[in-house]
Amino acid sequence: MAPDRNRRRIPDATVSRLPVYLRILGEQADEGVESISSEGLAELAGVNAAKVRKDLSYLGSYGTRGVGYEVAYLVYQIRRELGLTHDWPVVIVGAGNLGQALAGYGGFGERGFPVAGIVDIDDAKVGTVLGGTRVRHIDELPQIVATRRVNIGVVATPGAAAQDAADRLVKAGVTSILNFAPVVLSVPRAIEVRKVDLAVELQILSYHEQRRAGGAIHAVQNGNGRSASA
Amino acid sequence: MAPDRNRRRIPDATVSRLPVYLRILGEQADEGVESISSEGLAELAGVNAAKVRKDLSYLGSYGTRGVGYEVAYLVYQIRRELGLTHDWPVVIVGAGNLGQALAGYGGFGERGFPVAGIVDIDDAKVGTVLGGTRVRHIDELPQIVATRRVNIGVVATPGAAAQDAADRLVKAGVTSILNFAPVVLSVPRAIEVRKVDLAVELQILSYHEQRRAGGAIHAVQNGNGRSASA
DNA sequence: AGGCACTCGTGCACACGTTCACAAAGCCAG
DNA sequence: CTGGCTTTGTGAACGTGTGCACGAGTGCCT
Ligand SMILES: NC(=O)c1ccc[n+]([C@@H]2O[C@H](COP(=O)([O-])OP(=O)(O)OC[C@H]3O[C@@H](n4cnc5c(N)ncnc54)[C@H](O)[C@@H]3O)[C@@H](O)[C@H]2O)c1
Ligand SMILES: NC(=O)c1ccc[n+]([C@@H]2O[C@H](COP(=O)([O-])OP(=O)(O)OC[C@H]3O[C@@H](n4cnc5c(N)ncnc54)[C@H](O)[C@@H]3O)[C@@H](O)[C@H]2O)c1
Repeated sequence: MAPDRNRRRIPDATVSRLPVYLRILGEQADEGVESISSEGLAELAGVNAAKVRKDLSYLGSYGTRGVGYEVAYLVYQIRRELGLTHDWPVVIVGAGNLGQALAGYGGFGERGFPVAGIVDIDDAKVGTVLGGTRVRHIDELPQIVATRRVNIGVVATPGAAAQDAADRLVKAGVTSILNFAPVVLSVPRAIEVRKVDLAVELQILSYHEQRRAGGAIHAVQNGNGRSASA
Repeated sequence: MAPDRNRRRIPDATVSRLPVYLRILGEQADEGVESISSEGLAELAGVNAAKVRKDLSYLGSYGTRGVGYEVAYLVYQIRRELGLTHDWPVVIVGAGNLGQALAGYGGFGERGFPVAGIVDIDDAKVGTVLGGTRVRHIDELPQIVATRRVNIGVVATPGAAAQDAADRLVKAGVTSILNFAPVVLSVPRAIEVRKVDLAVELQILSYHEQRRAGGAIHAVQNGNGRSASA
């Protein structure tokens, strides 16, 4: 669209924080806040103010010195940068415990990721309705992806079936995958995969608990020194 | 226990990969594999072999040059380092869509994180049984945490209630929190918080999709050049 | 109009993480 | 016992991310 801008590459760390800023800015906008400083935003996001400024500077110079950032405009710019100016329909593979929770979760569509379809390999699941969407057979996946122009797939099958699910998604034309199965997926280089692994998160917490117990017990629970943490 | 060793601090990046190695090693052990090289493990984990060696070197020198690592022994060492030598009961706050999926998910207890209890503020939910556990009222949280010696809490309430849930968990004595609500929790410094945010993950994928579309269309789907990605 | 208070944008130094490259160490064959 | 092959463990170079510090704009008040 614009003549020249656009070949900036935004650091991964920044990309992962932009959605957080975006949500906070949206909340602020709802509360009628029109302008916010990097310090204010940093406080709400639980990060350093300099980091906020540097992150936002990758989008361009959209702040006003001495004043701060105009909330509505910043929301617009972040949304544009994240590609949230239009919806991204997603397809969910696996209609078990997790697939049902995801399908029944409204916040999905609200945030621009409507569920274009849910598929399962189990005929017993096919035909049931979850969150307003009927479960279809996995053989219909290519058709769903094609007709609904789906780019993002969600893998919510058991680990043993996750690679198969990913293969089918890729073959159907999906280019980004969100994987909930505790498995390292093997996909073509061009496909973007992100993994959400419950067990890993819990084990990281376990590590810190164990370490806490092992160290000297100067665990003086400082009950009010609060710190925001992402 | 041992006299001196133990005041090594393991880098965060390494801690977050150890659970992945652990799962893979477990699978290998089940298949009867007794020994594995850093290269083999790296392949399965989708990372660089040097990284595997450096990660494992933080645990000590448990490999044998010219041979590799003994799978069973390595499993033992990683489990010990992660504090997985005993169970860590968890308590889930919020018995909605997500809380139900978590409770109904067996892989939780299997991996050493049995569900010690689920609580909700809604009387309509209290008393129902999920995955073998009866939902109890949130006022019983302190008692559950105390009697079951729970250190880890899971927040699965709507965003608006997440801070309240976290406050109650902290007050009850929990020291680690896994937060599924799209909210930055404010907790005492001593409390470890990890966040799993669906919307953030999807928006990161969206960013890459958008970028893909914006760039020159040399998206020559190289259909076989496969790469494992965590 | 001038000065002042405020906040952005960014150069720089430092910390952390990744990858390469190679010596040291172990195994095995002859 | 020696030589050759394999694979670890780690120093060093490089890349990425973080946070400070401060110059440079901007708005407001007098
Ligand atoms: N439920 C949770 O809270 C939870 C938490 C963390 C991780 N996970 C992970 O999420 C995944 C799903 O968990 P779940 O509890 O929903 O499991 P589930 O067994 O309840 O559901 C899995 C569904 O996938 C379907 N399926 C199996 N093979 C398939 C295939 N090849 N193609 C399409 N569909 C297929 C099954 O028919 C079933 O309906 C698992 O990998 C699990 O480890 C789940
Ligand atoms: N369902 C999903 O797939 C999904 C996906 C991503 C994120 N999330 C997030 O997970 C959280 C839960 O989602 P959900 O779909 O289960 O919501 P839900 O509305 O189905 O369930 C929330 C539950 O929390 C209970 N609750 C409310 N306030 C409480 C309080 N103060 N103390 C204790 N319990 C309280 C409610 O009674 C309800 O049972 C939300 O923050 C949501 O954004 C859910």
